[in-house]
Amino acid sequence: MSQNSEKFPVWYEHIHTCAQSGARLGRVHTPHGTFMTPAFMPVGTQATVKGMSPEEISGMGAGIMLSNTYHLWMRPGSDIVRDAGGLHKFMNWKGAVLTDSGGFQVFSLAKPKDIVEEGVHFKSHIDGSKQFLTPEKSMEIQKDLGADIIMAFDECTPWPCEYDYAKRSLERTTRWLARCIETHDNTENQALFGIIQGGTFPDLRRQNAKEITSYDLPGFAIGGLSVGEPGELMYEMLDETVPLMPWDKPRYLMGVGTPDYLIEGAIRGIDMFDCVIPTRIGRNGTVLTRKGRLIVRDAKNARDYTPIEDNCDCYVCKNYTRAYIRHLLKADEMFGLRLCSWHNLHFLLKLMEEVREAIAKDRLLDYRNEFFEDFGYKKKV
RNA sequence: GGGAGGAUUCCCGAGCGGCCAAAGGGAACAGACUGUAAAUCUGUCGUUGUUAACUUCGAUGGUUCGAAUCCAUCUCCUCCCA
Repeated sequence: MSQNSEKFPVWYEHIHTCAQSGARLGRVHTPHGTFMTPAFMPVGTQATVKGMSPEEISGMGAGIMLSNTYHLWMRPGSDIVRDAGGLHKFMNWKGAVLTDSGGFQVFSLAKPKDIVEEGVHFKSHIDGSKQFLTPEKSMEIQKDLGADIIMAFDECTPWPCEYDYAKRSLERTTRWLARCIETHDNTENQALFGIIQGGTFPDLRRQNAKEITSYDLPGFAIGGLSVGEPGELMYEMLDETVPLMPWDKPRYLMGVGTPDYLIEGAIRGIDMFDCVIPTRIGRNGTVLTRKGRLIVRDAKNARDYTPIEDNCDCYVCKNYTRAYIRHLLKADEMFGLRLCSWHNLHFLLKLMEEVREAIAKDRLLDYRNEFFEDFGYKKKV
């Protein structure tokens, strides 16, 4: 049993290291249950994974989901969630919850001059009102929301980005982390994760990884990747960063991703991932398959009476055809959006299950090769 | 029987002498989507040899340098009065 089990409300239990790849098979314990890692976390920005019920999500095997500080702060207000008894009760989700700090959203709403040492000035996307988010405020809101894992308030450095900007940004993010730690007082129930930035610069990544992980926190995340840079560059950054992260704590790669990134991330020692891809592209009529993405909405599926995937055991593939789903999408029926989201979520959760199985059998590299070659995945996944 | 209005590219619909292959919707087709301002956004949407040419705005004929736009006749539709 890890010594972190007594120190933090969320802790990592290591089970096995893949002899072939070095990937980790583990278990993360939280006040709201345990989930196996590497894990994919569905995103439920506004206290709901768009279109899906909590039962459906957990039924697919998800043990943890994301929600968002910024969105719930703006609407309905973090006090309402707090008074409801926290996010878990509010949305009737039995598993673990992780809230993002709001930094990712706020930076997209702010102008460069509105980003100051104290925090970020920005305008609400809902009513245009002027708002100000600081590390302290983010911690207060996340305390109200009551997630098991809360994230430090950081700047997700964009790509491409000048070295100097990435450096200044990361230094500020590091100072903000100290303020988050200072403010965070619900340490018995909520685990604060620090976030490593550094753009696509190896030395900055290494430097920041050391700085951030010097704080005794229950977990760490890698942010600012998968923001448009080439995949190879992201892998390179992971190779620079992950080895510097503590072995006995969960490692979370934020905002990732697509099937190929999930597998490559796991190979490089990542335990947790999240991404809006399955639900977003699902709502927009695209599904993930073993042979790449399929735009179900396209005319070629009009008379295709086969499931999205022949060998898929998800609810959607067992019961509905491409032709039917395409019809629903073309007719703007909400069930079509649900079915696509459903299949995509199942696809990624199942993928992670297979990744974990491959780690247990010391064959994750083989699995990766099979996935890419045998199943026809090329570059675009 | 008399009077009025109208027929526009797949559909609806703007245009009322040149800047019109013809606004804007819709449909259709294709693409994008990576810590969700996303059931969103982008592109194509008469034909071809596509920085251009050709055919098109109910039909035919006419006026004009030039017509979807003006005139005449015809066909069909809608409405009002008998």
